[in-house]
Amino acid sequence: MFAKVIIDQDAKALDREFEYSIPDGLNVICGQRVIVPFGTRFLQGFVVGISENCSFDADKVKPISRTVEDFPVIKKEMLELMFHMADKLHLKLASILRLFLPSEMRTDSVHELIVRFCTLAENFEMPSARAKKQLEIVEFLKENGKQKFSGLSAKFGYAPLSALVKNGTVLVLEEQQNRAPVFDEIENTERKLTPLQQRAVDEISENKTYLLHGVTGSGKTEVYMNLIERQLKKGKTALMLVPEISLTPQVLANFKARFGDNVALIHSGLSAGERFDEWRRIFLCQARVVVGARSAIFSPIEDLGIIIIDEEHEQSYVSESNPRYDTHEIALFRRAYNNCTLVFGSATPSIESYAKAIDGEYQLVEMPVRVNGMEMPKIMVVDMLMEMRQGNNQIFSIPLIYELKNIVEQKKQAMIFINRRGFSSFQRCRQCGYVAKCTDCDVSLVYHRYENRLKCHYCGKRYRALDVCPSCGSTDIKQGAVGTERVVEELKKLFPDVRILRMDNDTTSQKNGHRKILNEFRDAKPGILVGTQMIAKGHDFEDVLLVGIVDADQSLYQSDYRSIERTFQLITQVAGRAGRSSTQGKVILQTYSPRHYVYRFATNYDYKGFFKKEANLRKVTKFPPYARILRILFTHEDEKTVAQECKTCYEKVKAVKEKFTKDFVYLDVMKAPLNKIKNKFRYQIMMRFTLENADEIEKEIFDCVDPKAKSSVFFEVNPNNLS
DNA sequence: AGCACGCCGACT
DNA sequence: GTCGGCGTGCTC
Repeated sequence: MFAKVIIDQDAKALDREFEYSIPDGLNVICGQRVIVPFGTRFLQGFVVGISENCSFDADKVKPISRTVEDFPVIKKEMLELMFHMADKLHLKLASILRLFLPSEMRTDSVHELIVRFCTLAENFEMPSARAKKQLEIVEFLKENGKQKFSGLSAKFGYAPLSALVKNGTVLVLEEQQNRAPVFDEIENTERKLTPLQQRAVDEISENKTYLLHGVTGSGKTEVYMNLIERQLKKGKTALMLVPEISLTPQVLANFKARFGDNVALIHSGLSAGERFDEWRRIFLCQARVVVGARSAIFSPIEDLGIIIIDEEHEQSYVSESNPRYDTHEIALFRRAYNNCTLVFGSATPSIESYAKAIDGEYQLVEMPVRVNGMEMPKIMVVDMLMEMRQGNNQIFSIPLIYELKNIVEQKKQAMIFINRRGFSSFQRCRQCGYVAKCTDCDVSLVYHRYENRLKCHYCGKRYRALDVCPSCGSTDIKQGAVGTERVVEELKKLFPDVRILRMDNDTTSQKNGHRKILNEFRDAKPGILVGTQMIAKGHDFEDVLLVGIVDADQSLYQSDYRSIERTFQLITQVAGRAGRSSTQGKVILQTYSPRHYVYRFATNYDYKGFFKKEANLRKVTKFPPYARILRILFTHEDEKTVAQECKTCYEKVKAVKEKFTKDFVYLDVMKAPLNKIKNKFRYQIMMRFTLENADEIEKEIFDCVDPKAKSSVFFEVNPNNLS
């Protein structure tokens, strides 16, 4: 018998199956991890197929050395998912498999499960005095004894070492390292539903895909819990995903309280060991409910009865680095495989999902009113151009300051939303226009006043702040658009006695940073919480009666096609923080384009109206979901190499365009908007085509990339972010 | 990704 | 003869 094996190495050249013979007496099944001889080394691999015969040269086939565990770590469903993802997303097989396992199961040490050691032979001859390196090696071995082969060859060079091995001075011995994880032996907070919630639960009754559109505060979580319970009663399991930032301790505690030991939680706060333990509980079917962030979609859970994706529109469901994938797609695959129910839930569904619901591809379930019957907070739009004309050049408008004063007097709370961390977006010299940029990335640096540093938000590199322009020597340096730090500073000037807290990536990076800030805010009355997106999620504070959106346009001016949709979602989300109790809250929204339709719909909480307008616009201009955008990104340290390889690919893509000329809306090659990140140059091919032949076109485009290209190549379908 | 192998130039 | 550097090609 023979096995098809995928070598666990993330290299383009190894991204295929290798065939091995299965030695007699060794029981090997699909999905098992094995150790195989590969070239001169022994590597870990995954068995993805077993067959009677072998398509490779019979005398060149090597036998599998051994298995790592005696059961398959990759279950059948996940194997199929791997092939599906490789085919659809053009990802490397090994990198997909790595998504399915906790990192403990593939630490660095796994590479060398069989390690070669070197020792001196008993009666060896000293190398000639000329062979300096060889002498060094012998000396080193004399003094330090047994050494790893790889270590020695790295230290002294491969050539002299292999010379010594050849003439018998140095002996090589192989030792097996065993680090297979040890597996254990296999072995309520209910609330009454409102009629509206009950109706939603009743409607979601089949093995189909649903879009649950429920306004903020409509009690979707309770619906989810009921749906999960129903599946558990049927003996099935459940998988529920929430965005990473809403995986707060309270949310987790709720699930624990309701489902007890049945729940496995997977989130970034877990230590490596904890994560592994949770994974194992799921694998062994000891946990029947999985709650987690994006990556939990790959949990090895069996008998799935329902998959729930809450806040379906969240960007964080799309992985934007390394193996790029969209959780929606994976969920759809698993739904089909398990023939189970899938629920996408949101107060502001993505245009894509809502369009599918309208088309009948998803079943639409609506929850149009809040549980407590409260109205949504009033949103007041403030025209910042007007403010300027009236002589107010401050960050805050007169109405916002007025409302803040009210809050302070009443000893209540406010949240100020500004989606940019740091102090200001950049520093620019007024004399010559110089803007500080990162040396490794093609982006301008952000000024952080607290540290008095310039920081690159892409690679994290720090620089000294500018007081003198390095280009012309002028000291006239201008601050760019405001960030959280700046807002806090201005607020402190206005309200010196009020507790003002800041919550963003910089203040929450330490352990429990989130909780500390939120706890502190809870007791701060009056108090103001300034923050980025983070403050928009999930935490309900009764006394927050005012939300200020400092610069609503910010997300609007990003050049990708989803920016308007994102702005709508953000406003609705942030507004939902105000007036969670009996008093109706207020929202002040500052903008330079008050007439933009997004604000008209958002202030009326008119999702359907917004959808119609936005969907129509995309239909007319041929953008997703009514067309497909495909971007091929090339990256490499050497700019000439990337540019060349990208160009070559582009020529081939042009040929495809000729073939499908009526489908293509757009095609071009260019430097990526961020030409350099972490010292790697970036070039891209962008194209847009209609849906009719989209899958076929995509297949042909995949073949345009030379598999031998040195650059790393990434395919992105309908990318969120075009940097 | 590693690693073997081969070729070249430098130094002895 | 010895060593280091680097490019190329292969791994079932």
